[in-house]
Amino acid sequence: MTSLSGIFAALSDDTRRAVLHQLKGGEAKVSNLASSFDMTLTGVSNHLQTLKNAGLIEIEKRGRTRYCRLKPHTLRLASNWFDDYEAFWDHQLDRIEDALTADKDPR
Amino acid sequence: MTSLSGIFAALSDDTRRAVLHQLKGGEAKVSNLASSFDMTLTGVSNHLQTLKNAGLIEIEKRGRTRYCRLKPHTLRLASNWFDDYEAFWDHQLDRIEDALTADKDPR
DNA sequence: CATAAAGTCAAGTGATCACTTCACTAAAGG
DNA sequence: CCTTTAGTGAAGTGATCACTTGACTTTATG
Repeated sequence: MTSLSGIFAALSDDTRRAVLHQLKGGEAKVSNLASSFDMTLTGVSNHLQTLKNAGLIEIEKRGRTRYCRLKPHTLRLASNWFDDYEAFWDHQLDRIEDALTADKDPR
Repeated sequence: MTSLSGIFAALSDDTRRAVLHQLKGGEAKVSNLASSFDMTLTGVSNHLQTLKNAGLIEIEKRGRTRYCRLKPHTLRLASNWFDDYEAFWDHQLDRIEDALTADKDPR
């Protein structure tokens, strides 16, 4: 389940975005991540499963601890969705510029 | 309610992303958008309210019809959230290169 | 071996979601 | 004025969500 809908749904939660933010600093233990939040370990674990299902992180077990790591590829995939719109908003700016130009020099 | 969470939540639905896609072609009537989906007009109207609350579109009433338009600024806001991670995923590529080099010449 | 540490799993709860139907308002057109 | 068109509002339903507690599994440590 690495659909766009799944990715955006995973990103639509403050806790989960905060986890991703923390993982920018490198891999982290589940319990370590959990200590940042006012929530049970189980609660955080649920969020991590959501992120994993969305393909945004991977969880590796070493000994009795789990280490979480970002999967940048999926982030990129989501980010790419906006590319089409970038073109659009540049267009908008152009039109605003055109309008300003037209106002300044209306002949 | 133009929070990142609200924006991503709004984007986490196929129907709503399809609406945004259609609006890239310019403004459109509610009923016009609705005709594309196998759903009641009320259903589509709900989705449009969600997009509006997220700040992703605006709805203007002219006569008895409503016209929907993209709000590129909000799209951009969401897009910008990924910028931090772009730096990270470039970094990852570097580390992979480093690892490859290390493997080749490990002494 | 006994205990602690790291975490998941299962089940339950209240909230929110997507979608529907039915009733309603507001603007045009005959 | 009467009807149609365009759409929203309210209420209800089944599904999913965020979070909890309590029991369980696995690995390390005294």
